[in-house]
Amino acid sequence: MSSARDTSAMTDRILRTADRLFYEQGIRAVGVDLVAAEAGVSKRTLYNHFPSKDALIVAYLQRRARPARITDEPPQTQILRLFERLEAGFAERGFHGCPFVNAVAELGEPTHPARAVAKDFKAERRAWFQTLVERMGVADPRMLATQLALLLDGAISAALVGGDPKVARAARDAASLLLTTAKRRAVRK
Amino acid sequence: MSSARDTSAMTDRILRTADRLFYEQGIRAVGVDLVAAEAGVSKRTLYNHFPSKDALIVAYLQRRARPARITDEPPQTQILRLFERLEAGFAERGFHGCPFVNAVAELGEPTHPARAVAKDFKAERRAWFQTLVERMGVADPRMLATQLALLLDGAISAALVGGDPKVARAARDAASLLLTTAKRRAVRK
DNA sequence: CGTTGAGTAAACAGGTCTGTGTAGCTACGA
DNA sequence: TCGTAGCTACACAGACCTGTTTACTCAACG
Repeated sequence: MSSARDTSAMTDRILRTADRLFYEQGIRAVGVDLVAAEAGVSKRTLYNHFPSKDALIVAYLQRRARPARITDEPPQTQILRLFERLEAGFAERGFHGCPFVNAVAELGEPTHPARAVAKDFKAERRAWFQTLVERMGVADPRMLATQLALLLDGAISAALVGGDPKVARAARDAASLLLTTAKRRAVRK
Repeated sequence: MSSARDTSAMTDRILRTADRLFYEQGIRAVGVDLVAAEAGVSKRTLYNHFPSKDALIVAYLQRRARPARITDEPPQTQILRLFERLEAGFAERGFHGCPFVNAVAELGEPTHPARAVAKDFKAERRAWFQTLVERMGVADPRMLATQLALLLDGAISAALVGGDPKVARAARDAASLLLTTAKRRAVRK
């Protein structure tokens, strides 16, 4: 059972609060005091669970970096479904762009450990695309995976700045075109 | 002649300094004191030229928002050249992503005037794409322009986080494919 | 039943931030 | 030549930041 004193539950509560505040208001805009107060936790407790704000930032990004799953469905289905789900996400109240891009933008120092977390996540997602398009037998899966990742990141940026969730459809259609073209070439080869 | 007392020259010096610091280190990471010191100007003078840091931020973004030009060259040439020039820009030492996306990410408040500047710039660049693809007589110029803008924004984000300027080539190739496909359909119609 | 681990509240240290106030210097125009 | 606009230097107010310290409370466990 997880009692009120459960350490991991406390950590999770702090982390979920930090996630919401960091993501919606920006990492630098949110102080440690606010995170502790919103989590209903004393500042001392927060510092007992995370040695510094930087460590909290890294944990926040790591928590966001859950890898996507690969199923037995057709690759095109899985990829296009990702794009189709974007629009609803963009329309959510708390949507504020890509947390990894935002973190890199906010943290000027190139040595900040958060940058590595962001880079790894983007690489992992690109690998997810690549694994799927490899199953399609396309000519250049690395290139196609990169291009699909570009469309995804571009849609997120455009939705953040432009505020119109419908850009997701343009991204989906472009992805569909890229996939169809690559597939046709693969079949004909 | 522009003397040392020339007001507009002073404004420009402050603004160029703010541009470099805000862009490379982040808006929130750079204080007004630093901008004044690096510009070789007293803080009092800075505040005589810009009423607040927010005003300086807005001026910084407005200065970045120079509209792209349209020439008589073939639309495809102009568009692809934009993508081809990306790689060199990504490889520059000071490259730090899209200043407009970064600003929106850093400034949590949705009412900040910088957001409007960013939104206008993105809309203007999308319009640049649209004007060009309309000349090609494609079926859906609005959609195609949005998709090209997505590829551009995606490439910038990917280059920022991933640190590899070569993503520009993937973006260029995807743009080329979108353009070619749309053109073929336009010709056949 | 007492020790202990983990929490709370609140003050504090030392730094940085935006923005203002004060006092004096300097170059230019009438 | 004198006034003044615009600059400099510097101190300051007041807020906020990260991180620590102090003193206290409370529940679990041997």
